Amino acid sequence: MVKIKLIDVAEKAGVSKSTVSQYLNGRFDYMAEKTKQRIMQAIEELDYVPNPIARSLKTAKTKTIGVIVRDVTGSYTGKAIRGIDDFCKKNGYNVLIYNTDFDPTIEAQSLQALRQLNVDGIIIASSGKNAELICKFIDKGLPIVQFQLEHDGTEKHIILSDYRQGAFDATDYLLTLGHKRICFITQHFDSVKSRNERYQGYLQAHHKHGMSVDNQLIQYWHRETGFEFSPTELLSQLNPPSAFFTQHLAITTALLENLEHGNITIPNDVSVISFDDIPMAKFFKVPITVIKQEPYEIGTESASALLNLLNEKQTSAKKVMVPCSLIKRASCKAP
Amino acid sequence: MVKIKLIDVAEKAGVSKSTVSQYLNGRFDYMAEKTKQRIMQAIEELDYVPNPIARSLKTAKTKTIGVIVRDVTGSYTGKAIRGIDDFCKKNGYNVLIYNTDFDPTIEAQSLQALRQLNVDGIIIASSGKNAELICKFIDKGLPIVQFQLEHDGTEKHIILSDYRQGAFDATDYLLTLGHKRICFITQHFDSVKSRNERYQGYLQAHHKHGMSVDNQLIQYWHRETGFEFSPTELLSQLNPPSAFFTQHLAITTALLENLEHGNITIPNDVSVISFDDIPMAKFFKVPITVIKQEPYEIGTESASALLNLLNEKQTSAKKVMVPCSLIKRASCKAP
DNA sequence: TCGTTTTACTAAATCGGTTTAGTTGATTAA
DNA sequence: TTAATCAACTAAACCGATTTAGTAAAACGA
Repeated sequence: MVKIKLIDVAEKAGVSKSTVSQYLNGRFDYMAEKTKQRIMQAIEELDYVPNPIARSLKTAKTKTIGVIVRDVTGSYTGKAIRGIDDFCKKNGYNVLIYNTDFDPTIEAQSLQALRQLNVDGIIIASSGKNAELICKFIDKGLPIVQFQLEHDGTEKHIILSDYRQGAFDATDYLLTLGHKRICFITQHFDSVKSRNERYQGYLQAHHKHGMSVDNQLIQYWHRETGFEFSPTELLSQLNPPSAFFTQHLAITTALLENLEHGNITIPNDVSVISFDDIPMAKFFKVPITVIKQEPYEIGTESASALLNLLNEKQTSAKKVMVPCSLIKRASCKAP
Repeated sequence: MVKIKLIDVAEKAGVSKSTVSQYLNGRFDYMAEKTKQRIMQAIEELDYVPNPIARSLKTAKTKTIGVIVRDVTGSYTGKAIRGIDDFCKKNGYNVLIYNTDFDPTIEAQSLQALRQLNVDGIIIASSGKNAELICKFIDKGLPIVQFQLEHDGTEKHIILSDYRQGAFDATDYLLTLGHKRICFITQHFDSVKSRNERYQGYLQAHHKHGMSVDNQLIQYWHRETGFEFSPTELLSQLNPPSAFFTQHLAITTALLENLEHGNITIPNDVSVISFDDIPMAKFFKVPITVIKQEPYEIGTESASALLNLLNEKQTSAKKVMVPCSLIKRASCKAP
C-alpha cells in the first residue's frame, strides 16, 4: 500500500505542491476555477487525505486537546468526557484523556505530558494543588479551561454546576418539609470553593427560613479515611439530625452503607438527600432524592469554551454555571 | 518561551544533531563515554524534551492507539477503557477514543478517521458490520485487536469474557436451585458469536442436569424497540418460567422496569439473574444476582495484546478468554 | 610499514506538509 | 507607451526530528 501524498496530487493535477496546499486550506484568493476543479478531481481520484502529522509539524497545531480528570470510570466524569468528546469531534478535534486518580502528582505529570505532546489546549477538573503550573502554562500560551471544581476563584475559564443553587434547593426542600436539623456531610473545604459554595447554599436556605445553623451539623468525610464521625451514632445522640445532605456520590454511598449496617431506615429514621444523581436509583430499596447535575452539558460547555479560546473568539475570563435540579424520590419525608 | 530543540542540545554539547539523536534513541554502540555525559548534561540543563510530532513524521509511528467503543459512558466500557488506558500509558502510548453509539456507519467512519490519524494500532468492540474494512486494515498492516464481542469467529486477536462458562454457571445455579423453566432473554444472535456462546452455556447446563430446553423460553430484546414479548404477561401464561436470565445490563434494566410495572416481586414471583454486574446493586430493593465480568482486565489484556503486535512479539492468532464469576445476591431462590 | 578495520562521529537527505518570497504574463493607470 | 498593478501560480525554505552514507582518526594485522 503506497500512501498518497500531496505531491502525487500536485503531479496528477499538473500544478505545484504549493497550489494544492492552498487549495486544501481554502485559500482560493487567486486560483483559477479550472485549477480548483483539477485539484479537486485529483484528490477525489487518488482518494487523498492529508497527513495530519506533517501538517502539525509545520503549523504547530495538533487539533488535539487534552482532558485531565480523576477517573473516567466515574458516572459524572464519564458523561462530562462524553460531552467534551462529542463537541470536539464535531469540530475536528481529538481528545486525549489522562486519569489522575485524585493524585496531584499525577495531575502535574499529566499536565506536563500533554504539553509535551503539543496539545492545542487542556480541559481539567483540577485538584487545586497545581495552580501555579496551570498558570504557568496559560501564561506560556496554552489555553486551559477548568470544570467541575473551583478553587481560589482565580480560574479564568471555568464551567461548573451552580453548586450554591443546588445546595440551596436541597436544603430549602428539607426545611420546607419541616426538618430543623440537617446534617451537611462534606469533604474538608480546603481551598475548594465549590465545596464552600454548597455550604453557602445550605446557609442561605436556613436564612430564608429564618434559621441559624448548628456547627455540630457540619460533618466531614475523607476520600481515604472515610467519615470523621459515625452517622449512625450521631442519630442516637442528643439533638440528632433528622436529615443527611451528602455532597457527592461517594459520600452518599458510604452513608447508605453505614446506615444499613446500623439498621437505620430511610426515610423513617432519617431523610437523605444527595448531590449527584445515582445510577439506577429507581430500583433502590429507597430511591434517593438528589440534586442532579448536568455533566454532559458541562462537558460540551467546557469544550466550547476551549475551542473559542483556541480560535480567539473569546479571551476575557468566562465562568459558566449550569443549573442543578432537584429530583424528588422516596428518601425524604417530613420528620 | 522558546522551545528547546534537538539542535540546541547539539550545540550546547558540542556535537552534531545526529549524535544527539543516537543518544536519544539509546544507540550507544560507538559513542564515547564523555560524549554521552555531555549530551546528558545538556539535555538536563536545557530541560529538553523531544518533539513527538517531528519524530512521528520521520518514523511513521505515533505512539498512539485508537479505541472504538459504543459508549464510554457505559459501566463495562468505562472500565475496559480504563484498563486499556492504564496499560498503554504505562508503555508510553496514548489513547484516542471514538464512540459509535451502536451505529455501524459511525464505526466505519471511526476506523477511517483513526487510520488517517496514523494510529499505530486499534482496539475495537466491533459491531461485526465492518468486518471487511477491519480485514482490509489488518492486511494493510494496521494491527487490530478486538474485545467484548466476537462475530464470525475469524477474528485473529480477541479478548473477551468466557461467555459460555458464565452463562453455564448462571444456568447451573438456577437449575440446582430447582428451576425447571428459565427464560433466556437475549438480543437476536445475528452473527454475534458471543451471544450464541451464552446460549450454548445455557444449553450445556441443561444437558448437565439431563434437561432439554423449551424454545419458547428463548426470548428477545431489541436495543431500539425493546422486548419482543411482555415479561409480565409471560408469567401469567401457561407453563410460565420461574426465572429470567438476562444477557446484559440494558436488558436487565428493562426487565426490572417491566416487572415493577406489573407488580411482580423478585424473587417470590420470579427469580432474576443478570449478565454484567450492576453498579450499587447492594442498595437495590432486591439486589440482583449476577454473572460479573472483568472489563478492566479485558482492557489491559487487549492493550497488552495490541502492544505485543506492535512490537512483533506476537503475530499468531490469539484469543484470550477471561473467566466470569457468579455473585449470589437476593434475586434468586428456589421456585 | 602500509592497508584494513574499527571507533566515533557528522553532513545531508528525508518525512509530508505549510508558508514566504518570488516569477510570469496580462491588465490597468498615467 | 510605459510603468505599475494584479492574477495565478511556483521554487525553495521550513517545521524538528531520524537515518543513511560517509569521513577522519585510531587501532590492528601481516
